[in-house]
Amino acid sequence: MKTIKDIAKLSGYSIGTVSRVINDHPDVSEEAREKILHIIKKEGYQPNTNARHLKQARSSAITVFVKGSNNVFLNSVLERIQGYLRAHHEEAHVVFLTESGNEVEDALQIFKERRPKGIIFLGGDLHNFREQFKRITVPAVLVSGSAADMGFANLSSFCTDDYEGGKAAAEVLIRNGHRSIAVIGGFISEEKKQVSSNRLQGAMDAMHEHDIPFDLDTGYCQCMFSIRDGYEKTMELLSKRKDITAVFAMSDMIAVGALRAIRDSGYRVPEDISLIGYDGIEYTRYTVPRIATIRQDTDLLAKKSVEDLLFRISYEKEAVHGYIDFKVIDKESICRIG
Amino acid sequence: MKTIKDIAKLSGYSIGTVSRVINDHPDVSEEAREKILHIIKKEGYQPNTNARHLKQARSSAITVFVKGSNNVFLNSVLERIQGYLRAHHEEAHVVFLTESGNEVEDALQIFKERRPKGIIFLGGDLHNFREQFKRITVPAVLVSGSAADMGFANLSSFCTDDYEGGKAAAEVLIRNGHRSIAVIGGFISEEKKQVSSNRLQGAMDAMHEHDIPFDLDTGYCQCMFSIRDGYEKTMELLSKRKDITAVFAMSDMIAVGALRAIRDSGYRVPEDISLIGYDGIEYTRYTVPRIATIRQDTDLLAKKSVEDLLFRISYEKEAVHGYIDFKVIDKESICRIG
DNA sequence: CTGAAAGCGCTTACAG
DNA sequence: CTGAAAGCGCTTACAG
Repeated sequence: MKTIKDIAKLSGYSIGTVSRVINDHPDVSEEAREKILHIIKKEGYQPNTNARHLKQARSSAITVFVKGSNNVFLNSVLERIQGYLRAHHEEAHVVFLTESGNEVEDALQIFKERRPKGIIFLGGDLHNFREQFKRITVPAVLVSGSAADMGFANLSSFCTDDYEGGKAAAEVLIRNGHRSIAVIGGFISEEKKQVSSNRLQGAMDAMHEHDIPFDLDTGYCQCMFSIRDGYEKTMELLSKRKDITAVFAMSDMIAVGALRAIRDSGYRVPEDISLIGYDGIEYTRYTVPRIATIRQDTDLLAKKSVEDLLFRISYEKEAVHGYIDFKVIDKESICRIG
Repeated sequence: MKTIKDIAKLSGYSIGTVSRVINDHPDVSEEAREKILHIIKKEGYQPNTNARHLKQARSSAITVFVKGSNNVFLNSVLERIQGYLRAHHEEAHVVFLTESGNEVEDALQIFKERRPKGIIFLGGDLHNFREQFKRITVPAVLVSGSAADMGFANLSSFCTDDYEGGKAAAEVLIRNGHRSIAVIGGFISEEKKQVSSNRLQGAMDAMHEHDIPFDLDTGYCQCMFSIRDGYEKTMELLSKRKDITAVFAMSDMIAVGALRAIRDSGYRVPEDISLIGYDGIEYTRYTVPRIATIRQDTDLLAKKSVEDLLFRISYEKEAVHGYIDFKVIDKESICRIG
């Protein structure tokens, strides 16, 4: 492998000048720049990243933590984030965690070890952030979940307004005459403002406003954000509650499992039971029937997150918290009753 | 941030000894080891990875290239690879490429820049390997695709026997009386032995053995490995060929799109048209109807790949090429006719 | 078993 | 505009 020394020798300049050319410093003569650039290209020289980062005492990479490697929604945000980072010539380092892993603890480890210049969290448990995030000192962004209440100066967040999203989902069902609605979603902890808590609260408020009875114990089903668990929890639910006419699943993955479970329980979608999901992943457009959903704008989530992060890496600036609009996609999986 | 110097000072030993403790070298007294370990823990010291790698002139990371970030099959292999690497305390660096990107070119770039000690390719075009792989000098593994014929001493490969898999898929359809079969899959290039070419050849040979006519021009449909393209190409196909009674899709993603397309073309699955996919992704177990498929053993693919790679990183050894058994999953999407 | 020292490949004040 | 030199935080022969 060629090193900066070889390039210096070949070009007749010192390694200092070569370094300046590599890093686009202004104080280099046009002549030197051209000559050195030419040799770099000819020799296929690539600066050693480890050495660069060692000197700079930090890596130039941005680490992205993805909570749940099977989460299709987060994966599609990830794909776009990678695209935007690449467009800005930034290097991305992706780490996948299980849905139950502690992303902040892992981030801390990586932070100390690899010194990324910025961190993006795709999904995250606010509780973990409250406990440990303070030890992370580089700019970071939480996607899908609001960190507004935590007040970390270096943690921005972008997400859909989950309360309104949950409310909108329930309203679609209510508008179609449903009064016996079950909700399937994530873990509801004491920690308020979690994604699932917000969506549930929105749905409950919508039902309340329309005088629709809803009992948490029998009407809410806790579930992992996976197809399989969506299937199993829906099977259980339907075996107990024979009166259900509509299901709101807090993720499309859950909804896909629920769709099959409803059928395996002997019901038709939507004739017997209507179904609405959340996220707007591609699958929902190809199931039979297509699944109604609350579509999150993955592209905008990705774009805003990357832009904010890079901006804050370059300029000291306060973290911001933004809501990205969602869209109600009313599909074949919903049937008017009553 | 604490450095090795701080730990040396605090412990009363030299940085050399501290380094030996960190790297588990044998020549350290038990006393020194304990004392140093204790201080490292107490101070929360983390060695600087950049500095370590700089000295070692290579990174300790293993880079994984995933061709097609939306490819659910490759993602599930990736998930398991990450698990195995983690179990071996190896750091993984994941890079996603578009389906049409050149993974070897990107690998070359990363190889020169970050010096991974090993590379895993999830998916890959043999043509790219033939052209450029020779410049990569660390152990590597190609998953899903056989590199046996290329004879690179540092490139192992593990995959399903795609020829036999394709043949098995066609035979399921043939056994059920189908004689008018369409095949939908990837790009068929002059480069033989590609994944799609192999599956197609297997299917064609099966048909040939049973005297079933098959015309490449009208019977084979070229398609990206995505739901959307599976949908669109199947719509086109069915608008032209009214006689089709069975479809073999070379990936479950394609099959999922095809399932919806068949229905949107006015046919039922499986009463009018039978369908079989390839890969065995989770989703095929939850569609309506469930989709028959050739299930690849993602766990074993991941396990063998990681073990072989780590073995060859530690001991100079020739690359190996292995086939992993597949399993025919005969599901509701197939109907007996004739 | 331990320490002192060289050196990995870069960047960046500091001089000129 | 350019060069010589210090130093980033480690690892690893080399001596002892």
